[in-house]
Amino acid sequence: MLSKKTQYGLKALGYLASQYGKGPVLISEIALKKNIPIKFLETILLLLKQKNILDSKKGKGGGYFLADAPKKISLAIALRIIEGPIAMLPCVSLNFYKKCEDCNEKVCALNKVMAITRDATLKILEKKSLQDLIDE
Amino acid sequence: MLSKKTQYGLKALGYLASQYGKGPVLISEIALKKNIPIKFLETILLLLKQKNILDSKKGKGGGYFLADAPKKISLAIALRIIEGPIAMLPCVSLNFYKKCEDCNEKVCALNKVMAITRDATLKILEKKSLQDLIDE
DNA sequence: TACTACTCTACTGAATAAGTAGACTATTAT
DNA sequence: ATAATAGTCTACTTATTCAGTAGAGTAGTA
Repeated sequence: MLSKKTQYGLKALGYLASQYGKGPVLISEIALKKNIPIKFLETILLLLKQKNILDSKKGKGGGYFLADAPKKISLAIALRIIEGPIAMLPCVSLNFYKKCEDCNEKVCALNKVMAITRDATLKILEKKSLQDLIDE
Repeated sequence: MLSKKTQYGLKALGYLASQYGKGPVLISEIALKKNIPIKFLETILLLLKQKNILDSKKGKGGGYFLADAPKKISLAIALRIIEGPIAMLPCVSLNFYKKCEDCNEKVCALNKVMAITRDATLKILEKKSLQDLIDE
């Protein structure tokens, strides 16, 4: 299950996608519209900025905005930043790979099944973008 | 990511699948072959028994064994018992559904994307069985 | 009846999740 | 210049889950 942090992050990105091109959006506006605790949201947006998904402007008339067009940012990218690995096991993660102790991946059946699952998930999350997070 | 508990559980089920039809298997044997802390493994096997995936025999010559043929037990079933929900969000879980607060699912774009992801994952996990957890 | 092996309750330490508080810094409008 | 605004950053806190352990109890078998 995704953490609350990730849910909030994706909701916020969806809102920013819907406002793309309209200039900076206040944290407080995002928090209000998406029912997210504002201080918690701050830390999430800051993280996304540090990872170059978002950009911001300080001072009056400031706020956060997408660093690129919604279509250009995949959900896989966003998820990896906020939540971490997409795969179900470290030994099948592409971006957060970690070898299993005492387990030969060449022979491990669990590894094979989880790699297949990862591929199916990734196929979707890499195709879908922030554009797809805009509520109808 | 799956918890260690789930990893251990699936490994153990894979081993029991490989020994299916050969009578009860000692917890200590599973623990040894799969490098699982024995006391931790006990609790996992007990859970699986309570959920009717496993059966056991006490006393000398006792141990754990699959309650049904490996082919008959899907990974989706096993995962739901040990790990919990397969979906990424409660509001798209089929077996652990929980409504989002302040969020209309009819309109929520995140909900739609996650439902698609869930379907892709489930398509695999429901087709794969404990048979597929037997190491080559 | 002794031995074996599963059953169950209770506990522990460490890590992560979820969120809060408050000081600080940069920008803009007046 | 200087308020007022709005993001930045550090440092907590509290609760829950994770991962694992200890030990007594119960049931079945030779």
